Amino acid sequence: MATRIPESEALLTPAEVATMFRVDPKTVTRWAKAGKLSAIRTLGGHRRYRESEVRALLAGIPHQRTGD
Amino acid sequence: MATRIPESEALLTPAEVATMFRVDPKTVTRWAKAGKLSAIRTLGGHRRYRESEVRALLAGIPHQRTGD
DNA sequence: CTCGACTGGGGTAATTTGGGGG
DNA sequence: CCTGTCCAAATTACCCCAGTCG
Repeated sequence: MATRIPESEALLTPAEVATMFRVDPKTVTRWAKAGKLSAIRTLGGHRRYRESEVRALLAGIPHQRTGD
Repeated sequence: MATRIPESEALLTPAEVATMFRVDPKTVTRWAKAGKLSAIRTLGGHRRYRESEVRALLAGIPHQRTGD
């Protein structure tokens, strides 16, 4: 076939996440700074969020715990 | 943007719902706490209400029955 | 390299939250 | 039983600008 991207997760822009939560993009950035959201930084410093992460948060799932 | 937003439901702020019902945002919060309204919480604790849900209630639809 | 649109950072006003009492 | 208002604290929204994205 063609481009088969393996270990790449669908990333969303701040505007995307902001729309899904009905908040301002700046607010999403605030969540990332607060550590409430996993943010991947581009080479320019911009943030990109994982779709799975956002959807999980929207579903009402608190924080991901890997055992305790 | 280029990315397409997945399944996202239009959400309304407490002020929006309050205006639509001609009540105070505090009252809308009570409905959410009473389970009369589906509320999605932001990562900051604020509530967001589904537009479809609110519109259905405004349309005169009572509560969701689970078989009758 | 240039272009339009979006993003990041800081600061301030508005909104929302929670509980108590009318 | 249901609703509107009080208080203080927390969170969110919008303003500016320059840099980055595609």
